Amino acid sequence: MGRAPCCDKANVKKGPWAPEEDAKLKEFIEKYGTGGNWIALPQKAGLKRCGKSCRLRWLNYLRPNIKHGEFSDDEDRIICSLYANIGSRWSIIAAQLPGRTDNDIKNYWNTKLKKKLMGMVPPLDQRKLLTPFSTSLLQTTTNSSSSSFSSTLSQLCREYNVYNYNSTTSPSSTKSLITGFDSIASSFQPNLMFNNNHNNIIPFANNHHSSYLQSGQEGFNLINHSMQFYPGKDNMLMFGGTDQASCSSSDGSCSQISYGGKEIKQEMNGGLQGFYPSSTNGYDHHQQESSQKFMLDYGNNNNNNNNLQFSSWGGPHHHHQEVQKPTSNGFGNSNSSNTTTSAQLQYDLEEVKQLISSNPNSLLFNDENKTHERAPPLYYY
DNA sequence: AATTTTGGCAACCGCGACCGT
DNA sequence: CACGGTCGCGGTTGCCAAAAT
Repeated sequence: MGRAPCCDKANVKKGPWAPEEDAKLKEFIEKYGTGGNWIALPQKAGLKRCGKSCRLRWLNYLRPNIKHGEFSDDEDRIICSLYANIGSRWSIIAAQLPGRTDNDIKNYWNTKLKKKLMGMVPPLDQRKLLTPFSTSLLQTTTNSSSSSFSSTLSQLCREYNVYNYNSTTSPSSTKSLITGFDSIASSFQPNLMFNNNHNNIIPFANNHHSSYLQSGQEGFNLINHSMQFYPGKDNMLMFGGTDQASCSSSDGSCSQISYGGKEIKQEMNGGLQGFYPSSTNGYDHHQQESSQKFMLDYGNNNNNNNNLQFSSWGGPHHHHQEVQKPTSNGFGNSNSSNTTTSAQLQYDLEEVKQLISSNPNSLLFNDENKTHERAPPLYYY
């Protein structure tokens, strides 16, 4: 026995909505609301439509403050970040972009953004010119079939130093690129780090926790200075202009995924020693040539604020938490970043390679890992 | 200019999760 | 706890317009 239809299929209209239908639906909902029952709504509103169709029309088109038209670079960034972290969970992604609907974002991704990103993957012969960081990763990626987009995206992200941290292991070495994350990892696994010079948010997500690291003036950057593509400023992945306002959730306009802010604070306080502050904004093209070192950078530091600012949303109010930047870099070097203009520190290639290759499998860049659980509850502020 | 192909987008559909009884 | 109704998500379809041939 099949499932009972949600409405009388024979007597409902399908296809594009007429302006009169739109007006009817809009008027009804503005007057009476949805009543929490979409199935019954069309009849009450005098519409020969399925309740689901009404719901969709309202959510995707008629409800107030729907944003149509071009997506901004910041929106691109957020979509890419989240897609890389959580896959095609469009409703969650949409929740981070006020005025955008999941359908909109899904269509945008499928028709434009995906292609845009694909176009950024350098040709194979050029990839060989990339850093050892990249090439070491490519050893695990180029030989395998890249038939699915997710693997291509995964590769793309790797090449652009979009850093997928998938560690459940304890730090093997203090000279670890990911030392700073190791103590965070158990509850808090950053899977992607985009340039964060412009108050962008950096999403973090794993199966258990989702939150955002948000920068003020400060932020993380993981920079590969030998990257030969899109080297604007110190962006890892550029989407054009950089001056637009980003979707900063601190203005309350965005909904946020809320989990475990306390945990983040505790863990972050103890776990940042692997990161290096830098007040430089520079992209050192000369370093492209050597291609043997890697750098972590706190980003576009035009001030001497030596704190990283984290925002977490663990309850009805969100809290900004400030975490001290490390004063030691964990590599045996002292860090005098407070006043320097450039405290870029470099990492031994082999160590990086080792670390990366010990983590060959990306958890969340792979659609196969997508859970079919319903999205976690979102808290709107 | 006519036809075909492609791209973009709105809408549909099926299914799993949620919720009330 | 079980069940049925409803919601919401994400994949897919289909239409239309623009671009290409």
